[in-house]
Amino acid sequence: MGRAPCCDKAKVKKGPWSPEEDAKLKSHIQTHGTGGNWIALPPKIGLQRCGKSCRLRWLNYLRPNLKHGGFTADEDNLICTLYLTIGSRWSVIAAQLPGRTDNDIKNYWNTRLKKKLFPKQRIRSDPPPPPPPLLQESFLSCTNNLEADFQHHNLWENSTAMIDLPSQMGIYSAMPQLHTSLPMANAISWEDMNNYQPWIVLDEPRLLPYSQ
DNA sequence: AATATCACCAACCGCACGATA
DNA sequence: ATATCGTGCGGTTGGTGATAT
Repeated sequence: MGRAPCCDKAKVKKGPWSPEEDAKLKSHIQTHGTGGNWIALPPKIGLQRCGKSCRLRWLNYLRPNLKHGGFTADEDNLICTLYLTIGSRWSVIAAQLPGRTDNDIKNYWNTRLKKKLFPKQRIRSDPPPPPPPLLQESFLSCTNNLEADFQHHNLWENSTAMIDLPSQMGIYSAMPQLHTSLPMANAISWEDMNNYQPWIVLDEPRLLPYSQ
């Protein structure tokens, strides 16, 4: 048996919120709170919206002290670092960035940071040198995330994908206080990373395929 | 100028989980 | 023990404006 829908989809409004709807929701929550029940909230205040939609609108746009856009370099670095450490746990990442929402961060990652972190694929004609042992060991913790992103971009299919590891590691060197909190922090120097050629080490460890 | 493509982002969807009846 | 409910989360979609052809 499937799960019952949270509301009658035929009777709720979808799409962008109007200023009037925003005002109703904001005013009610600021004076009465959510009442601990989002589903019951919309009919109570005369909104033809799903409770989940109200919750999202409040959390992402109406609640106080939210920041939109204008991500700083420090925020960029923190998001990238946390993503490489814990993966796409946006709510956890958002908790480290006051005033930012998980949705904002997720969008920002998907539209900008991912491209920055995973630059366009490259084709190499010569075999890369073997990676330093410490590097193999140190990057095991983040390789699952990287692998997932490669798969997401279908980079496995053409076997030409290599990742520009030094440019990724630059995000750490720009933020030493985060660097020290990472598991690999004591195992490898930033000079090593910056001198290192494009490689990515997988769980075995093994190397991504590259074109000959 | 018209059309196609890209980039951005607000919002929706479905699933998992914990609480509760 | 189990069904149901509300909530939170991450993935995805679709609308819109900007840019390229």
